[in-house]
Amino acid sequence: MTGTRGYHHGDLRRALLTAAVSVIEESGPGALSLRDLARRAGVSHAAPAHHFGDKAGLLTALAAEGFDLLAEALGGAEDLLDSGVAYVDFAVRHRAHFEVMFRPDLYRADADDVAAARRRAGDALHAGVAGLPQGRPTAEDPQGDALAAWSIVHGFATLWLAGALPERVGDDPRAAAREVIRRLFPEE
Amino acid sequence: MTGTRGYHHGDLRRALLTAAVSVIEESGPGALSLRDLARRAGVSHAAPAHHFGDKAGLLTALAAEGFDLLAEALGGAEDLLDSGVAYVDFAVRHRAHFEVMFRPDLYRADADDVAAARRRAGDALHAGVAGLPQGRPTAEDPQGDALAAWSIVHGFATLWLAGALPERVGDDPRAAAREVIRRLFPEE
DNA sequence: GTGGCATCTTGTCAATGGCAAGATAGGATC
DNA sequence: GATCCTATCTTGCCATTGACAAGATGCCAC
Repeated sequence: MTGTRGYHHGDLRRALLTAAVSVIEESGPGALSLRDLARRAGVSHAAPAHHFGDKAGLLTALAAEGFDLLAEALGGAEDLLDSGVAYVDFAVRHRAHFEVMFRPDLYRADADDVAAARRRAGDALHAGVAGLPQGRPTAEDPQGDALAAWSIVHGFATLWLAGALPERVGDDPRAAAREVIRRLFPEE
Repeated sequence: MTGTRGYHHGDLRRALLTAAVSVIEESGPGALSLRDLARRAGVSHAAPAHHFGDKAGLLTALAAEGFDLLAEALGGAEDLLDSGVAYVDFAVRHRAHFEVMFRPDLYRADADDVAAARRRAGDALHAGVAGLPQGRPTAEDPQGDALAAWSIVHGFATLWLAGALPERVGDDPRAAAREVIRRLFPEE
């Protein structure tokens, strides 16, 4: 499929992004090297520059893709609990994307495609909070609810990925996340 | 003070750590260069290696110092709300330390001094949760409460530092954090 | 004052990011 | 079918960096 034969690669852009995900998942974004990605794809060391300009360009593309994947993952959620679990699940399953997305010093966060994708993900996140029951004590401030919900799932996901959580939390991020989110919205 | 005169620097180790904090606060850990730190301190490019071995060694020292500072900051808190606000306040005021602490791919997280400091910070964090009233619905699982509290303050702090929060949240991290934490433990 | 150790320097090497200039492929146009 | 044209990829190069080795210098104990 990838058509590695011949002078042209076939789909070098995708191959580089995929290789980048592998490297970041194994060793973090700091270990990323354009030349290493080029070697993995079997092309010359300067080939990546054509598709992404520079390293920040590649990570910008990765971040945009990540926000789109996140919006998609959140879109399938039924209620707020589902939505929160989906957020954590996304972070664990797309660890490389997630790590880059929230590290704006690594890429050009003001790029158009990233901003648009980020907005889509933000909308999907707020949609979950809109489904909360109205009798709640903080119902007059749904944006505060959204911020609290985002904070708790983002914090849990980040701590999970950093390996900072104690072993007793277990090895099932979805189940553990559910328990944590329940404490924020117990009436649901 | 720093006694820059003469062959010996005076306190090169401290000077390098301080310079590292400046660089990370401005441009993130990825922009850190041992040679740049050496230039800022007015020493040769190989001087840092004597004190820290390599780049990961310097960041290991920074992480250990960070966990100690965090333990100290949490120690002064009166109740759980105070403790949470102190966590966020620490992250904002010691942004560089915080960013390194939870990025284990940057340093040697299994180093003895880091592990000890991390334990001190964890104890200080759990001490806050122990002060919760007993009649709560989740009182039978204080460790779950601690995990939820840690998640929400860590998430808020991380999102704040990443610049991911909307402008409407304001520019006072302590006040905004208080509102978020209140939603997790409303009865307090 | 002498030996010993911590501290710092100079010199070097491989790897990296980024730029410039050139080569090749695959169409589009005539 | 010949020619142009553009996207794609290559080779070559340079400054910077991290890491290592070997040597120089200052300070302190004895």
